[in-house]
Amino acid sequence: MLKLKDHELLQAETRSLSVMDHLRAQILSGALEAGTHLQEVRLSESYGVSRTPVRAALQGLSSAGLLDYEPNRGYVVRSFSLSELIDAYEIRGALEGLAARFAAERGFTDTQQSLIAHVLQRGEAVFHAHQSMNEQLLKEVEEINVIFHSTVLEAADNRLLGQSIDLSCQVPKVSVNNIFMLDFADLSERFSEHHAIFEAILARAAGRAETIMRDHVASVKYAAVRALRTHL
Amino acid sequence: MLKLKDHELLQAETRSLSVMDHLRAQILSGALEAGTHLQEVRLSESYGVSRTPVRAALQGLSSAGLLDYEPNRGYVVRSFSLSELIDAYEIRGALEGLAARFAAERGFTDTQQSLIAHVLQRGEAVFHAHQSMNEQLLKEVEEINVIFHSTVLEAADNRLLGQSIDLSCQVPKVSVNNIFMLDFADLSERFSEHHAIFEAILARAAGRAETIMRDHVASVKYAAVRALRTHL
DNA sequence: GCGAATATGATTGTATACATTATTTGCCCT
DNA sequence: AGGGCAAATAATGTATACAATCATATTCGC
Repeated sequence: MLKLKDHELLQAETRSLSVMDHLRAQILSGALEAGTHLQEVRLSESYGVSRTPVRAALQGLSSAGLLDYEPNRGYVVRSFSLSELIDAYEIRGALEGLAARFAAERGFTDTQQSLIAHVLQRGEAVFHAHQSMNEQLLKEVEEINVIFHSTVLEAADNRLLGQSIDLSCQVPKVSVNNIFMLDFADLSERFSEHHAIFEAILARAAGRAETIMRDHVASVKYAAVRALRTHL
Repeated sequence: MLKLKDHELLQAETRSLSVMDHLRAQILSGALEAGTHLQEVRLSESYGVSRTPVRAALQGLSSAGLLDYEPNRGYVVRSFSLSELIDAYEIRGALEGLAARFAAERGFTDTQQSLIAHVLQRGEAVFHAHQSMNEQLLKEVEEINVIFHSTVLEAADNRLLGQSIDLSCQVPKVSVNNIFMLDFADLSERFSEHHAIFEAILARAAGRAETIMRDHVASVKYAAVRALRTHL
């Protein structure tokens, strides 16, 4: 049985949000196993809050697709099959492809363009500094990766798209920052694709930007599947 | 000011779900204008329930993207610009395209195949019976349309995909059953595309199925944009 | 001994009272 | 008269008590 006592909540604007954030992290990290029945009183006791914010958190996570809900029966941590995980990458690829397309059609703002140019340059430096896999390199590249994708999404300028991508990123191991499973060669290759995407968007080549981005995510998918197949 | 008294709730499994269903319908139908601040006490009084189920409903609709939420400030009916609406079609197209791809890769079950074959045949009959736009024809085709798309989605067999498509369908006027804006020629043409999609899936031609489906939704988009441009 | 109906416990759904935060109003001061 | 502070008002956030539903165990009938 899982120990849930003495959780410390990073204080968000409300207790509901704090609990939600913590529970989400627990689920995505795998600390809460799939199939676990989350009981309101239990959680409220361990978090030291009443059932009300707990219920709110559970509802939110259920809407986000991380929990299954049945009326009068409560919430259960959802399980994701390997095929669902692979599909999630496919979906994220299609959506991020669309984001690249929109970005190309609409163009970057000056700040967005210089931000991406900056992180790509920073990436070059990092890859030259470290010639093999490395704790610090991974962390650096992870940050660069997040900034790149989120800036493209920002340039796409569409909330629904961001929301949809969020959904697919909340599938365990599909998130943008889950690149730990790539080896050095993969990482370097995936990074170089960012350059191609950036240039396609700058050239306002919408179709090309979409295709490259979609393939880019697909490449990460292949690496992830390889890693999961051997790791499990 | 909007009159909200004496709502009748179709009873769902819980009051929360009833309120959510009703509010969703009100928003999608446009009865609740964008920008409207939804106050909990007000709603609870008009629905004759306490604030608790109202809050639950508001949270759910917020997660679904229909309401904007800010802590300690409440919920506001979200507004959709024309460009967001157009993008939503694009997103739905990409996702439904993916659904067609998955369906082609995985194949129909016998019941799914015969169900679609049946509704397509039924559609043929309907189009032969009515040679022009018509109340009954519209209703019939609408039902056929919903069955077709939901069955393809079912064959795609992926919850995340369904969830994502749901998201884009909850943008006002983007839903699968919003085909009222098409004229007879459009309707007939769009319907014939269903045949092509069906055959591509049966032939297990994943790429072709995806392309046709995406174009199919794009065609609806063009018609919708035309209608909205002239209608507004 | 087996099955169905029922009683009991546990869990979720709802109502309501209270706490906290935001907004508004009006007063005071400059 | 205008700006800013402060009290009052109204909204949301939270806690808790109660009601309804579900799961389990027990008993009664056959």
